Amino acid sequence: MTHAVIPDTPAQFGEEELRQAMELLFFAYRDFTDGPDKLLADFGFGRAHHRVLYFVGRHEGITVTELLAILRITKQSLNRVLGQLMAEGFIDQTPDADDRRRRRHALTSKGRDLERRLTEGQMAHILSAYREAGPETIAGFRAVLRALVAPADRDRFADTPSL
Amino acid sequence: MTHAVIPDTPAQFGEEELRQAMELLFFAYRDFTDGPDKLLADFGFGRAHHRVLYFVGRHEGITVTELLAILRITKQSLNRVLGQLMAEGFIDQTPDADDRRRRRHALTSKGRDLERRLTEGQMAHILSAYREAGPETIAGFRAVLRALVAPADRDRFADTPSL
DNA sequence: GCATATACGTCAACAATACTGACGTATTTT
DNA sequence: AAAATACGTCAGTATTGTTGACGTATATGC
Repeated sequence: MTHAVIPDTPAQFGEEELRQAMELLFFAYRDFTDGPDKLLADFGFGRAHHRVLYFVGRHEGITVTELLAILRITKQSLNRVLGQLMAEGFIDQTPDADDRRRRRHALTSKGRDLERRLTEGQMAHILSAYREAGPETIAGFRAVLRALVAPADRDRFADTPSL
Repeated sequence: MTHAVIPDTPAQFGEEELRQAMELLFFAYRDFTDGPDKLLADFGFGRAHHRVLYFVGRHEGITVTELLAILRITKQSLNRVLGQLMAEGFIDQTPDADDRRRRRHALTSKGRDLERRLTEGQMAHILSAYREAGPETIAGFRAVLRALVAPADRDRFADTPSL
């Protein structure tokens, strides 16, 4: 007796299904990102600033090299926005104690305020989708998205053991 | 006997879970989109061209207004890329039979070729994630992403009835 | 038939975000 | 002492997006 529940659809993802998945990513991302824009505009910032603010807040003490690995942009691009955020007092920088070439970054309280205001709307958006889709869908959501992420960054997310 | 399997976590999505969901979207989208860039560069095109090519291919006969609603960009932005794609013979345009103000767009065979080459890599990426995550995760993936999409565009995707 | 609305195109100026390439400095490692 | 690493910066460019203002063709409502 094979106990498994016909798990396979034996290579059976057709083009239509794959295109729908691509479009879901496109539309979901489009609608996920268009929230904070108005608030950002008040500060003369854009999405790039939000990303930096977010990841500095998320990983206190993060270095430039680590930010570059996450954002996958050039040092010059990062430096423009990071420089502005520091110049305007949203982020500060201190040399690492052990290796003074490295600079550790953290949000100031002003930075934390802005980060929170920006992120709140997006969290509400996710929460509403979670509620609407139902709790039993979340493991699948996480599992597929995690598998879409390059291996180097997967460890950021717990492996969903099963369903 | 309550037959349900403790479905609820009664409003119990903490900030950590929501932040992970946001980051999953960020990383997954980052890695989903960075495929076709080299090929596009060979033609002097960018991602905007890919999106137009994609949706014209997907919805043969699509009008400018419909494209604008999907892409959520300005007419001027769209026209730049759409104009290039038409000028270089990837898309063609014919007036609608009933309402000659509308222009219906379709891929030429040259356009179909390029669209396919661009999309193939992305479909392979999704397929590999589907395989890795397992077939039982797909309904959840679709349900949450669909709930993230603005109501106006949800009808593009079949409602996943349950799990 | 005439006024109005719709669909599309276009000119011009500008801003955000990314890129390449070349250098320079401070610090750590070998 | 030499080489590698971490970070910053100057200069030039491309893509993709924006606002605002007009113009034309076609369709619709009265």
